[in-house]
Amino acid sequence: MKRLTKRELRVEAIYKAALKVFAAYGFRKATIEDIANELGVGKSSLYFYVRDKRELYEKAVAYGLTRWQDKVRKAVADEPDPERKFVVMAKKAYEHLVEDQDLRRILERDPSLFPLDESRDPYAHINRASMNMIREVLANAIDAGRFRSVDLDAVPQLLFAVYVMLVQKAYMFGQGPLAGIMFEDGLDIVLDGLRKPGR
Amino acid sequence: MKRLTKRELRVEAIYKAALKVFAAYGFRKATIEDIANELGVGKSSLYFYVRDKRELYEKAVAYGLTRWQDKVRKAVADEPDPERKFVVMAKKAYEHLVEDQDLRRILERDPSLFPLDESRDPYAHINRASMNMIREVLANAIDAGRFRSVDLDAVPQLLFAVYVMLVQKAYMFGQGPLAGIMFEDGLDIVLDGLRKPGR
DNA sequence: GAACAAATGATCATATTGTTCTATAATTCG
DNA sequence: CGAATTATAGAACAATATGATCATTTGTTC
Repeated sequence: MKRLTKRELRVEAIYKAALKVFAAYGFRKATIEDIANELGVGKSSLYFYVRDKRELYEKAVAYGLTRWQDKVRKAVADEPDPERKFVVMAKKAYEHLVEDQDLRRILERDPSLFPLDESRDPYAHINRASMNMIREVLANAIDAGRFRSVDLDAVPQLLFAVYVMLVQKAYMFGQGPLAGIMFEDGLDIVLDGLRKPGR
Repeated sequence: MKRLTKRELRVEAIYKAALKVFAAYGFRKATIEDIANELGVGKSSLYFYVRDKRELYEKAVAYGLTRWQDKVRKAVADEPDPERKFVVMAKKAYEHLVEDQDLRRILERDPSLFPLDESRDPYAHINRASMNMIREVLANAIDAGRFRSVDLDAVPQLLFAVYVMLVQKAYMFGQGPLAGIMFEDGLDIVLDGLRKPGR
């Protein structure tokens, strides 16, 4: 396992508290004091870690997104089969969001997290890394002759865009029991589209 | 059916919007402007209907509680059998809260809605009416020889208090599938306790 | 078209909130 | 230990948000 310094642990706790409060109230209604109270600390103390409210939000969200991404990346790395890598990637990404309700609610609330144009958003490198992961998984399965050859620039972007849209429109995470089924169905469709014919 | 004047319809719409916003944000974080926006109206317009924010809250909550109570009362009136009246009362009260998530969230948030002491709270007469309804249903079933004779002052208060506690502690409405089962079980226990032995 | 009902936008006082600053407390490290 | 650094607290302040008022306009009723 990885060793975290005291400082890193504290910063994590702060980001988690911030995510919880921002998820519950949204950026506007959430106050620095809410987050400070969540941590049992004076509000001025937070400015030791962060320049202002906006930066606290962005760093906390970046932390949440990175955790999500890391979890998926590790699961993908543990799976040897190229086609199953793709399935694992999709499933882990879904599973994590089901569990992490704070991150989920923030993604639902904040459409600017995945801007269509990449111009100067704070999460650009995280999103680019997600796209790269998708691209690598696809390339791997294509090399192995499992997926047909697709445009490795356009398709990862498309897949990512569809995924994000599902999250934001809350189709995926409605309270009904259809949520899981819809996800499985969608994954099947995408898999069929990618699979190399005649296998 | 009942005919409502334009004015009454407008007032209803305002209370519903208010309940929605207060339920989502709580009294403190909810603003008059939020509610006005929900209605697509300037915030000053609301002061035509209401003296201040607190009064808007109290009237909206009173409206929600009254609707809840009326629904239960009608269902009870439609059921002829004395013992089943009691069952219907409990079930309808439960059902309505499952459906009306705004009212439910407000009850969860605001413990002062059912003060243990009756001294000067705005909902005293509504709560008293609830207690009276319980008392009448009990008296009816006792007269018919279905329930054993119980203290008609203490028991309605107790039942009401238990019910309110369940709501506020959210035992009843947790997200798990146990919610409904727990309610049925609790109702059975109470029914057993009330039923006249030897029937 | 007079009389009333309803909504608006500007305005203002107050409360809330984000942020800064200085003083303490706690911890690290030589 | 004691100095240096890290972390927090609390007071203070400026900017903003918010609740509330009011004069005016728009819409409706009869």
